[in-house]
Amino acid sequence: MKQKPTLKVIAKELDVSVSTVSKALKDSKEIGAKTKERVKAFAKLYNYRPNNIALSLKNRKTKTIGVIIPEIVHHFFTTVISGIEKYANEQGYNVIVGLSNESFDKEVINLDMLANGSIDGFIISVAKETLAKEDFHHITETIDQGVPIVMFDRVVDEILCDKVIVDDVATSKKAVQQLISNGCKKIGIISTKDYVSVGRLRTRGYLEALNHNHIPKNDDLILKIDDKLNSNDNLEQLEAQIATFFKQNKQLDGIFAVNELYAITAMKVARKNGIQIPEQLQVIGFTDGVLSKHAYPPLTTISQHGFEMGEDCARLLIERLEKQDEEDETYQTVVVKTDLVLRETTKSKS
Amino acid sequence: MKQKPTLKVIAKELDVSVSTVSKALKDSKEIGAKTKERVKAFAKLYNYRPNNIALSLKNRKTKTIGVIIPEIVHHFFTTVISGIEKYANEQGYNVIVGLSNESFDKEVINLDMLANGSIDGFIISVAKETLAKEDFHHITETIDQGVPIVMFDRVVDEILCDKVIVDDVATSKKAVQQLISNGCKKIGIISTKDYVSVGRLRTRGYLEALNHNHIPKNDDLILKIDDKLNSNDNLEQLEAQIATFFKQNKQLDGIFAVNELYAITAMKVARKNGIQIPEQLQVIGFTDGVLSKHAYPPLTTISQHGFEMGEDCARLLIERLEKQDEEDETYQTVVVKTDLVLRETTKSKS
DNA sequence: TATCCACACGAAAACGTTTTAGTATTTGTT
DNA sequence: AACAAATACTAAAACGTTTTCGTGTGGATA
Repeated sequence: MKQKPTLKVIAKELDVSVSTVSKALKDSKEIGAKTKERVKAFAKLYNYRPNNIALSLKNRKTKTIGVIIPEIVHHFFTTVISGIEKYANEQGYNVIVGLSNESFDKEVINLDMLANGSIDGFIISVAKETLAKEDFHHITETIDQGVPIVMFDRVVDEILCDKVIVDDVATSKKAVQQLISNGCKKIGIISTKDYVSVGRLRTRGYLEALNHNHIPKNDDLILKIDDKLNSNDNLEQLEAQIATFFKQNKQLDGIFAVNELYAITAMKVARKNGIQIPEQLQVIGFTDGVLSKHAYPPLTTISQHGFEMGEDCARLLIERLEKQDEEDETYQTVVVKTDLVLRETTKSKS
Repeated sequence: MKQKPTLKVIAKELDVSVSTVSKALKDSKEIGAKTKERVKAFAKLYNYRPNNIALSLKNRKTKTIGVIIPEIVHHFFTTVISGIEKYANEQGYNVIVGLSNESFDKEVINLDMLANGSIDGFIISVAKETLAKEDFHHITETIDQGVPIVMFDRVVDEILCDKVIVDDVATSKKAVQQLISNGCKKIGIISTKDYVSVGRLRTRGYLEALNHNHIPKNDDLILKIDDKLNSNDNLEQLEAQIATFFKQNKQLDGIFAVNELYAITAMKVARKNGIQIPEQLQVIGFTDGVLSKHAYPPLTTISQHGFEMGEDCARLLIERLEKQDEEDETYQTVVVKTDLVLRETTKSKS
């Protein structure tokens, strides 16, 4: 293991000054041709790479962005990360990820660990526990300190920053409308507790669709799953809740689930009850992931285009970073479009 | 947006020297009690956080580790990342991720972007294209420059470094033995091309199991999928290859697939052909992910314990980093245990 | 009163860069 | 030949820390 060469050692070795080396390497016209050649040759030989940390310190920017998400073993979030990575890398940025595991404390710690010069800005999807507590001081403080934040998916309205979301209400309305158009008379929704913004909004969309079709609201048909945990840590509990939901609501012929896992689990319960999909029960899930695609039968879903969301997040953040001097306090909210991906858990319109 | 306070501004504000402030904040006994109090109060008031970049430069270590994987939209890899994150965070390290997208060039670029002082060490799973090219100069050069690397899952034997793997051969043998014990007579394997180490090794385990049971090798029963791409970019092609494989091998009653996706796709093809699982065909997949768990019927798989693999990777790397002065050139290969998770695509032994 | 030591603090170097502001030396101009 | 200007380079500061080595003050001791 040889020591990594620095400007200083190159300078000493070639008996010139550090500044000469620096300038030679960037082809400054201040430096003579033969010196340039000597320096470049030497640098190439010893595979000199400018130390990024020193550059970060000097420039007061690190060219890395911090992404904080509730969990990473989750198709939607990884898709978003892919989009972030792609755009960020194209712009010469690195991505550092922190996981909150849906925990408020870990979210705070993660923010703390990075908001000390390590990163230039954050992209964040808020933990469920944080949403439930409604304590956002760590986020606002970070913004106040001059570190820009972009929120996606799970956003909080009160905080002023750039946001990337889907139109949850309209999209959900569209999905439920599809069920209605397909002949469903008794449609249930499997949602989250209301503190999760997306769950709340998707429930609203469900209700709007019913209302628009003059179907009376029935609270029994609204199941709000209580899980503050990771998606996979309480599967049996989830299944049990859905099973009792089915038991209490015979004759269900349509299910709208606010995420893929709920939809898949609903299908599992239905199968155990001998209910035919889509003949007796049609199902639509929000979020189009691997589970939906490979489910049996393949699940009709709403695609959120996570990759594009990620790209948008990164674009918003980097644009703000690069013109940080201008200090405009106008924030954007990008609404990315959704698509209804018709597969085999819904009847094809005839 | 107020400016982040530095030692210098605190010093000026309190009319003491920078070193005094620094020492006061770390409770040095060199500093008088009332000065300490003044400094600490001021620091707390303005929420002073030491600049991490400056520390990194001074200490010549960044306390962050780079993880480079082929893709992130993939259950196994994200599970490993979770394990890495957990251990790393506990040790005060951050994790920065780079995606190679199975591309050699992107792998090189990613290594380059980070091996310039940005990170202290790498954890890497090699891209398929790199494995196919057998060009590992970027990896060896990085190691030569004194940046330690830990490889996992897709490792390359020729490179000396710490590694975390599963015993692919023995595990695969065990899985195939299970199929044989369950009464399978004609067992096919769906594997990858041989340049992917894990595919090669798992195929070897398959053959060893057959051999051990005096079942003659039949090359027709060995399907080596040719995909250099991401797992989800060529699904139809994958399905087509498996379909012809089924067509060419009637009477198959057992399938061992070297990953989850191949197994799931095989089940899909079987279903289209009206083959009952597990009655007519038993299936075991390598890698226990969400797909397997939520498949219908739930898939019998081999669990690789990705989370523990991640923890082991991080532990190996950080241990090496923390005693980097000692420079021991003895590398470890940790073999993490696997489990056969019996679900419903295999007959329960009676 | 002279010496010593503890105490409380400051100066400066170092980490590896970039950049501004010089400074010699050579070249060109009249 | 004298001076201006171009050329080729160097010195030093700066980014924000930590840490080593001083240093000046005061009180205690002899």
